[in-house]
Amino acid sequence: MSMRRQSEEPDTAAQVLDVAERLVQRQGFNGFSYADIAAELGLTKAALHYHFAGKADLGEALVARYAARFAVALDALDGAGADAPAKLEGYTNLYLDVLRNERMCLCGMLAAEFQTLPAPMRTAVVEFFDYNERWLAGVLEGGRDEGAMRFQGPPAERARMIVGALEGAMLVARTYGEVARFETAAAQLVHELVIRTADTTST
Amino acid sequence: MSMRRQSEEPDTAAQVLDVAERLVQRQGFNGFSYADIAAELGLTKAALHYHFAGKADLGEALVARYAARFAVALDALDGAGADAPAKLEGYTNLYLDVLRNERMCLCGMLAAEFQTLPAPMRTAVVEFFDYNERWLAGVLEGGRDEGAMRFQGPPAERARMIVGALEGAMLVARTYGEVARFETAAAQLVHELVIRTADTTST
DNA sequence: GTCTATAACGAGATAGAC
DNA sequence: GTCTATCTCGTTATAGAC
Repeated sequence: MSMRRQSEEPDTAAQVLDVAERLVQRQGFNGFSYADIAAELGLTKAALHYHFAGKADLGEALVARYAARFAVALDALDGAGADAPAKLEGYTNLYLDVLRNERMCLCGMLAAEFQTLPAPMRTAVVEFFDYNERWLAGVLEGGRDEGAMRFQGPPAERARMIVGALEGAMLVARTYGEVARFETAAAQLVHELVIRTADTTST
Repeated sequence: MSMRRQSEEPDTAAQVLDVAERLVQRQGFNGFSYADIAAELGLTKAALHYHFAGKADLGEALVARYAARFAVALDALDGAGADAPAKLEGYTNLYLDVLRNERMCLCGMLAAEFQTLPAPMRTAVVEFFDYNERWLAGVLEGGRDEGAMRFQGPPAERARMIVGALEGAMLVARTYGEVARFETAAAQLVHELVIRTADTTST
């Protein structure tokens, strides 16, 4: 059921989200306009308002889709049957992929603009961080139990520190246009708590 | 020479910078307008343009003053004759003071909006990070030499990671309105490399 | 130094035709 | 779904009086 069209599906709403997402991640929610999206897609502003009544609605949809995609990626890491250190590295690679596209984490960007965001967007941003921290805390706890990781304090606090550190590393690395800045920072955060055995990891 | 007025000095330019600084740190450079500042100071927008011809000029002055103030604070930490761990703690306290005022680091905020900033502001923001990283790298190197700190890799890389981590911790903590989130993150970053002896530090 | 007045533009948004 | 046309408001900025 419903496997229409082999190709060329317009799906304007999704295209709008794609363009808007990139604009927010690069310039911020207050740094782009409906006119920017319309121009890029060859539409009018009015057409955008058909799909997303207001900028606030667009923003909500943006965070929801981003969070959902992140959740899928984290599930994939869980499902791969990898050990805790591999999951942690996979997690940092999610951030790395974003940065390689010359973007900031969507929710990291929105965190900066937090005070100017409509309430529903604020809620969604906080939930994104909550979700990430919970997932990562689980990984850290598992890693500690497996004897593959060592760190002081509760897993939840360590998870919070790491999430914040990765967001900040992206933020600063982007101003230099140097992905390597993020990579060395992430490597330090990982190596700080992963117990190195024979060390089969790639450099 | 020039010690006029015991009190009540208008010094409008400085007042404008004060208000603008707070607005940028809370709402971003793209999140406030001349009208906001004018309203708060009981002036007109035109009066602001007399002191700062355009928003770009205001932005440059903002970063310059902020960086200068930070430089003074770091000099003070150096001059106090404290050891490396104390300097590091003093450094994290600079960030903590900002966060307690419900603000983001000015340059961390501008880093998020980097792509939309005029070139002179971009340059100044990068220089702020350069300066911070150099100073902190010096502290870390000194701490290692003193035998008070232990960490892997070059001090410069460690310094970069810490600066980014503190910026990110502020960014996220602010969305929760929980200063404690920053404090526990900063404590982890410090404890990770400070060699604890008798441990005279306060909790 | 600060004001009034206004220009010039871009933003988010809506009505109604196609 | 997308368009044209329009509205209203906010934004940066300037000219010129006081």
